[in-house]
Amino acid sequence: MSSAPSPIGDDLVRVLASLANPHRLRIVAALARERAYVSGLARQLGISRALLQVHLRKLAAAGLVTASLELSEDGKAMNYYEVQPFVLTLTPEIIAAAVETLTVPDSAEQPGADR
Amino acid sequence: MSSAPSPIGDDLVRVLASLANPHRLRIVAALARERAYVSGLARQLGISRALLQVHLRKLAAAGLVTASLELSEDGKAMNYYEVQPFVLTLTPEIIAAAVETLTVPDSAEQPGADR
DNA sequence: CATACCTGCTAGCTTCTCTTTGCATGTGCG
DNA sequence: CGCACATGCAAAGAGAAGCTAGCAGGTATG
Repeated sequence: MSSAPSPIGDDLVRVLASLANPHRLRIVAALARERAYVSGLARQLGISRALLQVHLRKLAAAGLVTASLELSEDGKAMNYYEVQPFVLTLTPEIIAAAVETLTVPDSAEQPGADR
Repeated sequence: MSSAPSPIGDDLVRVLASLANPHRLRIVAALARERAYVSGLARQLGISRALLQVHLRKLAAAGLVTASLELSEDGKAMNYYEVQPFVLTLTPEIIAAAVETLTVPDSAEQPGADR
């Protein structure tokens, strides 16, 4: 998979929203150094597992992290997360281009239906 | 100045949060084409003035837009907004670096910045 | 078999964000 | 002078997001 070509409208909002949070920023930072499993990462970051789960899910929904369930040597099920390498560049012009593909929050959402 | 070299922790969160919203993305996009005054921009975007004000304030707080009060020919006070040209590049590594400068949300520490 | 790890989920509270509505102010024009 | 247009701010409700606490299940080790 490529490194985030240019997220279209809604995707951009989702990515930005997923990053606009101190905890999730820390999570990305931690995973950038090395992949980690949920419980270990929670301890490392000093937050609860439940909270970490929520944030991880949001990051995963934005496609920034991925999970892979693995079995440790001693039979424990470990869910390892890792960052998806990405390069996101934003300028007013790039944003202007992305906005063109924003879907309207109302009923119908046809790709390119207004203007 | 202020082409956002590499926003430190909290600034990054603020910038990301300010961009993580469809309305504000549209605002940036509109201002990227040309500067505009509040009422005119509100009509152009099809949103209420009050709502636009709030979003503009958030963008301004993040340093992405600036306002300049001007007097029109017919004496009306017009508040013109324009985007601040910026280039924001994000990668997991850059985020990891920014996280180092994140302030802890502990008890009191920010001088009068609480809502 | 109790303890210690690992995983996941949800109910419920709290807090923040978004949005509307309304008020207040100022200037120019018919 | 009232209408049209410009500015601003604040209260208040709805909704989304954040967080905690608790439950349930799995496998290994003492």
